[in-house]
Amino acid sequence: MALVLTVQVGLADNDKDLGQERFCSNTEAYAALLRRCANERNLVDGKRVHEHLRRYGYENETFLGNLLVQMYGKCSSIDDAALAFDSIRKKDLFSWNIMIAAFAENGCLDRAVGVFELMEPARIKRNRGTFVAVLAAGLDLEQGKKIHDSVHSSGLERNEMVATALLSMYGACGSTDDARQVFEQVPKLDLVCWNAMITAYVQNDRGREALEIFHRLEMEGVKCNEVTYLAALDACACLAVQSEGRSLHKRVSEAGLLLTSFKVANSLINMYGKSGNLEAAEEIFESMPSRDISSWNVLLTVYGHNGLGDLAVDRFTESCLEGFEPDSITFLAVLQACSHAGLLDTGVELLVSIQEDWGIDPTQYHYLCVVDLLGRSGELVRAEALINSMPFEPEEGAWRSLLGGCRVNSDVGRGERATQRLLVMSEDSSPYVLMANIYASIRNFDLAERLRSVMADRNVKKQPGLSWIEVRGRIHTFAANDKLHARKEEIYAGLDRLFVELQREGYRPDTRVALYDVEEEKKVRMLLHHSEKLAIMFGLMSTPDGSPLFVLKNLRVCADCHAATKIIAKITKRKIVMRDASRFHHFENGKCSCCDYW
DNA sequence: TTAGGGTTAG
Repeated sequence: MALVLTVQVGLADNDKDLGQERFCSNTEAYAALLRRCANERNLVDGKRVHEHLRRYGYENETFLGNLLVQMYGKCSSIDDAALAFDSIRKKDLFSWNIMIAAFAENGCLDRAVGVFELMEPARIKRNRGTFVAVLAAGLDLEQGKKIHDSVHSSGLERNEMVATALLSMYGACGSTDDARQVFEQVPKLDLVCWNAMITAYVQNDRGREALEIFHRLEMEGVKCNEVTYLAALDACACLAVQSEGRSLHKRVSEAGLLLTSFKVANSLINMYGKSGNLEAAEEIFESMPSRDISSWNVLLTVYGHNGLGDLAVDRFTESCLEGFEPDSITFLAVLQACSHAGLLDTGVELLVSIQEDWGIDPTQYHYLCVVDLLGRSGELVRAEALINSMPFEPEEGAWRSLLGGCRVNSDVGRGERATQRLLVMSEDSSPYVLMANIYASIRNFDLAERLRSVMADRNVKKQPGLSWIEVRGRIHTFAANDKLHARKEEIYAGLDRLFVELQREGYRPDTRVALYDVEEEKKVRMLLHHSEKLAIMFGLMSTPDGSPLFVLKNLRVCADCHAATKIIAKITKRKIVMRDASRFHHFENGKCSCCDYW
C-alpha cells in the first residue's frame, strides 16, 4: 500500500504531484507516507511530506500530527519532533505517548520524564503505553522507583506489558531483586515477560538465576522462541556450563534456528567460546552456510580471549578479503586480541588505520587497548601521553589501564597520579587495591597499609574474589579461605599435600601479591587458600585422573595462583583451563597459553 | 485509523 502511494504521489521524484487535490485530501495516504519515512529513517522525504501537510493545512490535525512526531523521532530529529508535538492543537493520549517514546528512543531522558510529568497537570490520564514509553528512557534507579510508584497508583503493575518494561528497567539499573519482585506479581506471564526476566539476570551476571527461570518456564510448558534461546545461551556463556549449552545447541538445531538465525548461531559461538571450547566455537562458525559481521566479531573476540592475537589479525584480514565491512566492534575485538597477546606494533598501527583507512571513529575503548599494550610493555610515558591526547575526556577505564601498567612495572609516581584521578571518579575498590599492590611490590607496607585504612574509612569494600567449577552438572563456588563447602576438610588436606609437591617442583609462594604486612607463614597460608586453588583442588579430587579441568574466576587470576596452576597442571598431568574476568588461560605441562602476559 | 514490553559480539 505504502509503496503504491509513494509512486502515485511522486514523493521520490518531485513535489508537483503532491499538490493534487485527490491525494492531499487523503489522510490515509499521508499516514502511509509518514509511516514509511519513519520505518526507513528517511528524514529528507519525511520533511517533504511535512511541508505538504503545512501547505495544505493538515499539520496541526491530531492524527497526522502524531505520526509527524513519530517520524521525526524515528529519524532522530528530536527537536523537530518536539516542535511537531507543540503544534498539535488538540493533543490526545497518543500525542503524549509518542512524544515520550521519541525522547526515550533518542536518549533524551530528562525530556521524556519532563513530558511524562506534565501529563498530570494537563489532566491526561496515563495508560500502559505511557508507562512503557517512559520506562524505556534509561532511568536511574531512583527515577525508576518513582515511576514504579505511579504505575502502582494507576493499577497497571500487573499488566504484563507494563511489568515487562518495569522489570527490564530494574534489570538495566542492576537491581535484579526489584525486577524479580515485579515478575512474581504478574498473574498471567507471557513469553516476553519470561524472556525479559532471564535477560535481566544475564545482564547482571546472575547466570544461575537466569537458568533457574528458564527451567521454570520449561516446567510450566511454555513454548520458547528465538529470544528465549538467546537469553538461555547467554546464561550458559556467563556460567560456562557447557553441559546445558550443548543441550540447547541440540534444541536450536532441531528447531531449525541454527540455519535461519544469525543471532542464534553467533550466540552459540559465543557460548562455546566463553566455556573454553574453542574447537566447538570454530566448528559452528565454519559450518554456517552464511555469516554476518557479528559472526566474525564473536569469533575474533573468542580468539582474543584465548590470547590468539596473530590468528585474530589473520582472520580479520580474511574477513575483509571476503568483503565483510568491519565495524567498530570488529576493531575492538582485534585490538583486544592484540592487547591480550602483547602485539604492540600491530595494535598501534590498527588504531591509526581505523580512522584513516576505514573512516570509523575510534571510541575510548579502542584507545584503552593501546594504552594497556603500551603500559604493560613498560612504555608508560607513551601510554600516559596517549590518554592525554585522546579526543575525549578520559574515563575511568583509561586511568585504570594506566594504573594496571604501573602495577606491572612498579611505577609508584605515575601510579599515584592515576590513582588520584580514579578516586575522584569512582567508588570502586580497584584503584586502592592496585595502588596498594604497587606499594607492596616495592615492600613499602606502611603506605599499603595507609591506603587500606583510607579504604576502610571511606567504607570501600574489595569485591570478593570467587572461583567456581562445574562437576557433574553442579556448580561449586569458592571464596578465599572458604569454610562452606561440604568437603572442605578433604580440600584443605589435599592442598597441604599438593603444597609439598609444588615446592619440590620449584614453586615458591609469591608473597609480594599479599596486601598486608603479616608474617610470612600466614601469607603463605592465605595464598594457598585462594579461591582458585580451592576450586582446582576440588576439581582434582572429584574428576577422573587425566581429565581436563575448567575453572572460572570473577576477577583477574592472581599471580601466585597463576604460577602454582602451571606446576599443578604439570604434576597432575591435567589440562587446566581458567577463565578470569578478562581472558582464558590454558595450563598444560608447566606452561600457560598466555606466556605469562596478562 | 497511530505505539508501547524481551533480541548475538564489547
